[in-house]
Amino acid sequence: MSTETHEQRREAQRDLARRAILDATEALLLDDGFDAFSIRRLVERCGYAAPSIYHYFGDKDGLFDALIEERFAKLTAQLKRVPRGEDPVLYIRGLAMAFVRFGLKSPTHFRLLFTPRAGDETPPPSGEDARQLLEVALNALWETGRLRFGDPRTAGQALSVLCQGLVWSRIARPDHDWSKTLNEDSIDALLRGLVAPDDAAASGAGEKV
Amino acid sequence: MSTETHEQRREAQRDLARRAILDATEALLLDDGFDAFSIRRLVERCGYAAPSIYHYFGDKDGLFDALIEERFAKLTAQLKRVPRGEDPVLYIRGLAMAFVRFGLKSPTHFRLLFTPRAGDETPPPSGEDARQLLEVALNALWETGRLRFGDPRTAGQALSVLCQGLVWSRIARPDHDWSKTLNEDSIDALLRGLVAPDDAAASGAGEKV
DNA sequence: CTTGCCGATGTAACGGTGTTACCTAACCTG
DNA sequence: CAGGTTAGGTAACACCGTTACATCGGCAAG
Repeated sequence: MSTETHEQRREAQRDLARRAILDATEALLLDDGFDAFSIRRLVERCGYAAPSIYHYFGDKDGLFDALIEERFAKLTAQLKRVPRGEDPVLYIRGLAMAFVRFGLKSPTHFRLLFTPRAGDETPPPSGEDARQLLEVALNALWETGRLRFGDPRTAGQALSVLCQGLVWSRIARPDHDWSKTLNEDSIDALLRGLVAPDDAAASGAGEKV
Repeated sequence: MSTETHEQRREAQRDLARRAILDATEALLLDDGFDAFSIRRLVERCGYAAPSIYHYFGDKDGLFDALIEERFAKLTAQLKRVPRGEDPVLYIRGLAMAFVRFGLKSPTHFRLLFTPRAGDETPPPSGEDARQLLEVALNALWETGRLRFGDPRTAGQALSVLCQGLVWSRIARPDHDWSKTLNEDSIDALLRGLVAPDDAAASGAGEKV
């Protein structure tokens, strides 16, 4: 009994330390940018010594993974706040725009989430939730029969690829003279190409190839 | 006179050293990947000592920049080999596909060319040639009046953004279960959305709003 | 109460990185 | 032949991620 409360207390302490380290990581990342980050500067900032960080996160990548997990959760939350509405196309458009907004608002986070991991295997973090959101939206659209593809998965990948491209390109060349309407226009164009116009919906509604 | 030939000889020597270093850089990059690259391993491999590299290229970034310049030239050459044909839409499609093929064939190079530069200013290398190729193609399309946008620049950016997204996404998640037809399908979809169908060409041909 | 264990933390080091201060040797120019 | 410019090497600096090792703390069992 006293055992358990003690275990709990220790766990609380653990979480506290992890939180402090993660917060310092995030702050340092946002203040000085992705490339300026280093464990040693983190150590200076968070008060803990280096081995503590390795104790809790095992690795620099492990540390980043923990942060990535949190940020992906935030992204998913942000996407879930997009109103579903009636028109699945508009909903999908909303999701795409929200994703791009997220990426452009904090490029540092975006880079953290979407840079190719080095040589290590750990395939995806839990960014799957966000992806799944888009997937169900496209399945809904598919149900209406207005999708011009054999499968909604391809359409979803096309859209998410475009969105990632939008963010990446702007991060890579922030000073380029980007079209002001690029986000809306490109997403709308792709959607126009993916989705049959409304009046054609009825004709294609049943025949799933 | 003997002066000049000597200057030439020295320059030749210079170029020889630069070539050797650049070749070793490229080989090391291709053999061991982007993340495993280091000046010291390059030094081991190319025979020259570290200061020589700094003498010739000033910087690790300078070294990469020199390589980038060359690879961009190669990319542009590859794009120029795309047959122009009669239909500007098909030509543009060909350009896009060629770009994606280039990126997927050697992800290491693609990463070298398109990763966001660190904090340094040097905005773009000479990747402009490739971009310009797409630009003129879209201007040609614009001339036909089939473009659905106010300006061809936006359309070009949309397309290049999609292509970069295609490559980036696959590099970032090579093991993901990507749709086999994603490249063609997404490019075609975007083009469908950008371009009015052929029969509508005449009606919009003159009014460049 | 003592002994022992285990987890949290710190000190100091190891090997690797980009970079540079300094020296040397070669070469053309005067 | 003297002198400056240049290519090249040796050795160091400062930083990086990481880890052996020591220390201290608190709880459990004896």
